[in-house]
Amino acid sequence: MYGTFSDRVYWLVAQIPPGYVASYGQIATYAGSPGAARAVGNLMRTSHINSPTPIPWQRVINAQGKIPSKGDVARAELQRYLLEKEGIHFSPSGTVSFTEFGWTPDWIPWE
DNA sequence: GTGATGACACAAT
DNA sequence: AATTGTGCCATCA
Repeated sequence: MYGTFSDRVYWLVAQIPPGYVASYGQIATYAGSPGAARAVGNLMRTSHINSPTPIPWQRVINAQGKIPSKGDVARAELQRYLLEKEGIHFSPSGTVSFTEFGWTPDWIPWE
């Protein structure tokens, strides 16, 4: 069920409730591969294509609490819109407070 | 199997 | 505070 890294990542992201966010590093760590933040990024980028089920990819942002906009401004704007719609507040500089909106899983199936 | 790539993280400058 | 360099891990050609 959770055989691969991507399976675990998808599952974890799917657990994030509306109004909360998590960082790539966090997800990677919970998925069992600390430091695999980049891999998580790749998965989020292609999630809407590869994920068997829809996942709230917009709730995963970088460790700075910001939304990276590497050559894809449209996605970044959409993401911010979706998050604000869920009640997440962005500071004037465009960052999200993990202290307020940070999420941590209660338990993990494979642990 | 090898090398390149990427929504990143972290320490050093 | 802003940049730059280095490390890390999972894909994919």
